[in-house]
Amino acid sequence: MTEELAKHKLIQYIKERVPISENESEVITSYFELRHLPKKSFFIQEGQECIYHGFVISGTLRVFYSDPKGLEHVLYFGFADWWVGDIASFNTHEPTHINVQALEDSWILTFSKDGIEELFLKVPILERLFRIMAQRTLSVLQKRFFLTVSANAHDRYKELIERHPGIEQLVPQHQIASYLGILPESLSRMKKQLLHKK
Amino acid sequence: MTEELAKHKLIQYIKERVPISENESEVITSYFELRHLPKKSFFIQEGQECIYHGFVISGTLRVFYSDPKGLEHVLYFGFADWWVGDIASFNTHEPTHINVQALEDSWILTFSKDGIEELFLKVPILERLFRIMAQRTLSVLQKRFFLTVSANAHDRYKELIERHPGIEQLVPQHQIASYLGILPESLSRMKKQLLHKK
DNA sequence: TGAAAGCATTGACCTATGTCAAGGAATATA
DNA sequence: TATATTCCTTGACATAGGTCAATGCTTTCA
Repeated sequence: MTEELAKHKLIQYIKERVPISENESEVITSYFELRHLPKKSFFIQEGQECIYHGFVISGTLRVFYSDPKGLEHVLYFGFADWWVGDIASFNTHEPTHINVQALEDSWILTFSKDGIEELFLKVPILERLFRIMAQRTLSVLQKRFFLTVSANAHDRYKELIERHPGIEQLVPQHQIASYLGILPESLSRMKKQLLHKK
Repeated sequence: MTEELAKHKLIQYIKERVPISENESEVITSYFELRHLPKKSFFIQEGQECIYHGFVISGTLRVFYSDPKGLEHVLYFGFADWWVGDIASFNTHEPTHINVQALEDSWILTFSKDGIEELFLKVPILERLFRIMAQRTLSVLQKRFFLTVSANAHDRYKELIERHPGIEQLVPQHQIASYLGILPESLSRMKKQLLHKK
């Protein structure tokens, strides 16, 4: 992975969403830094102040929360073209409660809190991009929330598989259980039941 | 409630968040309309395309989702200074899945999809306001999600009461149960247990 | 290549919360 | 003020998913 290729991917992503000039592209990329995340390494860890945000170029990350009992709850998996970070901590400067970890060797482009504020002044249309992104993310999370409170684990599993075919090849099963909000034992039993029903 | 007072409240709200000129205030308020919602009436109903958004001036609303079994799940209660609407449907033009209903006589200021897009061009700093609002909402929903998946109904109830003292005087108990993701029977039993433990 | 660590599966049992049904209290409406 | 709704409580029972423990299968890495 080269810096140049990564930045090209970022600009592609942005150009599909808001119009920017060649000059603005230059300015934008100057605020991003390429970072390699070896498998199992953390981009963000709970307890830290989260002053960086990342745009996934390649690889797979998991974004999760460790509850007081020590159980981990996956909020989402980050693949190419996704953003990872904690907006809450990013804005309030308080320590974050989430973790972002690479499930395999990954590459991300990062920007800092101070950087993006400066960049918003230089390229104001990014304010629009980030509004739209936040609103999209909000819609997605709202849907996830409603599914979590209204459907059982069985149906949530089917929904995930349909929405994301092939995810079982990318992510270990206990991480999928964590995403679904159940224990690995329960997922294992569920899959057995599904086989018998067919 | 007068139109003038309502619009004054809106401008106050905005001025606490981003700088705007007197002239911009005028422009902004011209895009909003005051609307009275009698108790039990709906501002938004599932199945409709959701082209309006509302800013609550007074009263109490509930924002909820009806699942396929017919159970209702409250996403949040809207009090003064809150926004109500469905960003997903607002953006995609698809029919919304949520409902917004007045729990008591309420007043809201509404704006339309087309209106806000025009307004963003005239007062670009609103783009920033809406980005910040969307990001805040996202943080709040993320926290609610993690609480829902990691704490039992008992602890979720205590968290709600602490975060929102007096809510039990404002909202009927079965609505609170719906917010917590349990049935009214379960909440009733829980409260009995809490009394015995003291 | 072989030990260690991590992962998936299975079993027996447990618990929080749902389900269904009934009666009583509170609130709204005529 | 009477009556109809809606809301709250309680009971008996059901069930999805959690808990704990054991076993074998992979993957990792020295």
